[in-house]
Amino acid sequence: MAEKIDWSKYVQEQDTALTTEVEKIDIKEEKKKDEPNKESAADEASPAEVSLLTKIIRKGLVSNKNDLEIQRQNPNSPLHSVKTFEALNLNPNLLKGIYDMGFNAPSKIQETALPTLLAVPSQNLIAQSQSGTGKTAAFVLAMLSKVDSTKKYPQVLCLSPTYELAIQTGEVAAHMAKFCPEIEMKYAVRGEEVPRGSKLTEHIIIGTPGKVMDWALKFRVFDLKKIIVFVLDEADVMIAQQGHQDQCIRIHKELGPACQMMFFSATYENDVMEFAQAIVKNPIIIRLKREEESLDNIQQYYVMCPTQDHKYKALTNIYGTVGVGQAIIFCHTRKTANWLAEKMSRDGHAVAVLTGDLTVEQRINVLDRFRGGQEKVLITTNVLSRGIDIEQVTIVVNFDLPVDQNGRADCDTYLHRIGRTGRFGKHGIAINLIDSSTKHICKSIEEHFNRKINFLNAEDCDEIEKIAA
DNA sequence: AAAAAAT
Repeated sequence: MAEKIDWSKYVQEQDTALTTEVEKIDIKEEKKKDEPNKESAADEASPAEVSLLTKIIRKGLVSNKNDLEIQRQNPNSPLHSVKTFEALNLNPNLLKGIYDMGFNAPSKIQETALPTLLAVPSQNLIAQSQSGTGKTAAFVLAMLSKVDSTKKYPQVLCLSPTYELAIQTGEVAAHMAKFCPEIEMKYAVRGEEVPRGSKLTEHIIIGTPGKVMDWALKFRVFDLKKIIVFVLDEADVMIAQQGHQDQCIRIHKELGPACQMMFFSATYENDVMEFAQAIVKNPIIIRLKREEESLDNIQQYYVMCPTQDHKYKALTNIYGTVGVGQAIIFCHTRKTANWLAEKMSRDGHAVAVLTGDLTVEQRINVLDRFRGGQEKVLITTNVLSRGIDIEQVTIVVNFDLPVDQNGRADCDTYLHRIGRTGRFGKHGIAINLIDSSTKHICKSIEEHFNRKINFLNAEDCDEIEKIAA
């Protein structure tokens, strides 16, 4: 993720890659072959043009007045905020769904983002807001409002980086649409199948990149050109992370020129934001300043653990203090996660483990059990670092600190991980287990966010309990 | 290193 993106080069590479792919697939549909490609090629600004445009915007239109930093590229576009959901003129059944979810008034990001998301004519948005501040509900509301349920084909596409997050977003959408039974949804994730040659009739597709690409570009069970709203959740990781980037950009490039883009994340590295601006036309941008990125309601600690045994001991002490809450423990590898889970289970601690080497059935099972409180502790990898919303999680433990391929601190992943607690203003605790070789990583995370990470003695259970209380 | 697509 920390890799520099040479996106100008990337955009060109994608062009040729896409062309060959389309030709291969469309071999029998000769007549259509040339048109769409010509269109998109002519439509696309050259990298130099985009770069220039981006620079102008960044120089000229940054406002520092509010704690949300908003860049306005199109002077005619609406940029006001709403204090109530009523002010949005929603379908009454949708409004009913929102209140049924327990929302009373829009959160800060919802106040600012919703007028833009619902604007007519449609307006692109790149938004940043801290974890647990209501981004999902914001774009789900927009997704549901923009659908024309009389048209029986997919019009809204939402991409998530993981299976779990796609399902969670779908569940939020299902709840919000509780009184709008005419709106239909389809998951495009592992384990879902569509008969070959058939066409999807659902209005909304929520999925992960691989399956969406399969369905849209290989089997053609729906038409990306007919998508009017494209949501990219965890957008920074989707456009910048090796493995997701390729698939997402490919899908993105097949969308029609009028498709509304909604990009959301809690983090955007500078060059990732630049890339996002290069692929989203005339966006309204909501961006946080560095000092606002981290949440003050999450207290951060580190524990010195000279050996793996010390780490384990510290963890069992923490385990004893979880109380009514729940804890998520992050490991760097699946192997460590599985090893740790097995060791804790053998020692009589009830723990759940979730990694990418489980089947999708197992994954949903484990998460459902944890959501239901069947286990107090969940051991996992970065698969659950982003987006997962479980209110009862009071403690996040980094058994291993998040690092990038070069072994340097992965500050964005750190922020996302600790953001699994402290949802919607609640208190949360993050505990980092470190040794002399990883202390500098902890230090650079501390400096990056300018937020104190305090020393904690893991033997002092009273201390931990006091914090947890 | 992990994730996402089946194979």
